[in-house]
Amino acid sequence: MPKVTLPNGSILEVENGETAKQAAEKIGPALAKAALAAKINGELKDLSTPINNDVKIEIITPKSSEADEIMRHSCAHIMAEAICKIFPAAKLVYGPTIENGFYYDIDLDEPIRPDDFQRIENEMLKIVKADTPFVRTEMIKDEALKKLADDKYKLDNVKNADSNTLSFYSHSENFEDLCRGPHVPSTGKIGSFKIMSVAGAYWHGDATQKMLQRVYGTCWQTKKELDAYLERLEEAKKRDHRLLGKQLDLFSFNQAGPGFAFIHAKGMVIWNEIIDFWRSIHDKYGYQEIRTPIILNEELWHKSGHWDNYKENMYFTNVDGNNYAIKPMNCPGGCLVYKARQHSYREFPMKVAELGLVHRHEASGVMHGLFRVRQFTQDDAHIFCTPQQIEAEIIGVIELTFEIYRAFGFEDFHIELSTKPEKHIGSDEMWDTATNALKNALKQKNIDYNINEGDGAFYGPKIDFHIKDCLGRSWQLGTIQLDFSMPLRFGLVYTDKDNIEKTPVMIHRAVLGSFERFIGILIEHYAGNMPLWLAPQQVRILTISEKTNDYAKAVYQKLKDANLRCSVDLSNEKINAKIAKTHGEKVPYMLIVGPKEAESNTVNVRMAGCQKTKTIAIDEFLRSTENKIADKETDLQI
RNA sequence: GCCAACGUAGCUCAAUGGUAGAGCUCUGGUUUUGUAAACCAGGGGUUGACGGUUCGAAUCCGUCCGUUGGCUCCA
Repeated sequence: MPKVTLPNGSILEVENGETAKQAAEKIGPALAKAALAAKINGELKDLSTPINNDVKIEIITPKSSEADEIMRHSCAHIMAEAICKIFPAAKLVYGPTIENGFYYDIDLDEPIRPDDFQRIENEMLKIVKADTPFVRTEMIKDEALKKLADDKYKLDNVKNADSNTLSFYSHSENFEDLCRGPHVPSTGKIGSFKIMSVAGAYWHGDATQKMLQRVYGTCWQTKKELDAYLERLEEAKKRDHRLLGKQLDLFSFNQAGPGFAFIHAKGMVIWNEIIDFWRSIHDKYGYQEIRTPIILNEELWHKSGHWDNYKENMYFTNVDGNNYAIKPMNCPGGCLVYKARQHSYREFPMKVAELGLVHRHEASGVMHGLFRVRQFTQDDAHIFCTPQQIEAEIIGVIELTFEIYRAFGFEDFHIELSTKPEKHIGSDEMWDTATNALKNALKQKNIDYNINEGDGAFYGPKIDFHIKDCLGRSWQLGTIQLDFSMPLRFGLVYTDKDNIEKTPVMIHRAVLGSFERFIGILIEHYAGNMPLWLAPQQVRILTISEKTNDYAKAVYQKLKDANLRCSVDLSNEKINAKIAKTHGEKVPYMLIVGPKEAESNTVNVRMAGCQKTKTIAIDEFLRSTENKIADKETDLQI
């Protein structure tokens, strides 16, 4: 009799061939009722899996961390059946689970529209109500190939499977799908679900292949969890920088220039504050700053390799009969500045920063607020150094990067290392050396990272810093790219100790990546409530009535003299209206002044996000804000 | 670039083939206000653009532009 070891270490004996479900029944009827699947020797299996040997078993219930994924996968099958029933011409391709849900790729010429979601959901409900069992059938690869001979997509899936035994799952007479499993025991075990959206998706993620229809859904154990998830999405949407940018008058877009942001006066305040901070940090780390032209002769871009590798993304123009390009990157200009005079090893490492405005012609469908634009300002820098200095310099950049991110309250980001792409310049040996240098630096700093094979820049491997937006989409901020090629192409040299001219190594790096994107991420990170040092308006003075206008003006002048960004609301409104309006503009401090305050030379301070007010002397308020701004404090409490 | 949806006043949204409307914002006035929106009046539109169907189009059809959600691509 097989011995079954349970998670608590106890041993259960079962008859040979008894299923995981039967084992669960022996443990307890409540457990058996809740059971969705079983983890047998660490592998997730169906409850119907027979037990023939001594095994370790853990019964998966809705409370288990693995439960959602199994249920969502089963839900994808149920949705697939519902879609096939409504659209008999639908051919199923691939239906995995994803974070918070699942999708199914479907080949169908007739478009599935949002209007169809309700009908699909209704069909799904019928399937769930029928509570029919998920039945697994196994066969060897050859058999499966024969069975699926006229199904191009499933055949492809079988060919890509690494196991020689394949399985099919059926949960009703008319539906069967190739699938590894496991699944919940029956369709009734599905919780609350909702079809979210439909979008095009290329087969195999390859733009040359047919575009399929990808239907996205979400599924949760209970209605309550589903509602909470939908509520979370709604809340996240309120943080969307595109919405807040409009509401707070920070920036806008116009049909006149798709992908080109118009930064408004209030947005510019944030922009300039970031630049001031950025400059001070770069000065501390020994950087110089330069500025190079936006339009440069096309010849330069042939030399740099951009013509061959980046032409599709570049804008071109013609000046006096000569061809010019709008720069998509700052490096060639930086190389020309380097070449403007001779250099010695004594200058190295030479760190040259540039807030460079670059233009990249992105595909129309990828534009996204400030996160993906066609014109942006990179906080670029190029470090020229000797091969021996590479690792230390990369470590230096990582330290600088973390110092800047922390100042903005970012702790949660992930790092990726990208290696040699198909389209590249430079020898394999160069690429190996460069990639190893990056790996060593990360190892020395004890930093976890993912590897993106073949995702590097055409001139060298790179480390990227990524962060997530309010809806969980990941965006790249900083990047460190090693480059042995560009200095060669531009004939950059330095004179070494031995009086021989040698080629320097060039490290490209950006910390914020793009000012536009970074400001967008800041808006979402703070939900529009900028910390005091970044807030476009730091203080607004609100009068109770006209009677205190003069006092309010005097307070305003005092704050202005202290370099606070402030305004005064003398409008003919009630104080409640003034507060509500100022609140909507997310101004950190409101100073309310009426006869009481005017008499005692004080202000009544109302802090954003706090109903309680505090009456203090003007000088005390100034001292407090001065400190908070200097320390980049996010807590407004005085 | 590809698939789908959407585009009405500065903003958020109504109007399903028959006179384009509301709230907020804005302007003028009344009120002189004590902690999240007082009252009255007024201004504001070639309904994204162009073409078509129709006696008549915001509404139906076509093309283009833009936006949104994805895919491919990328900071």
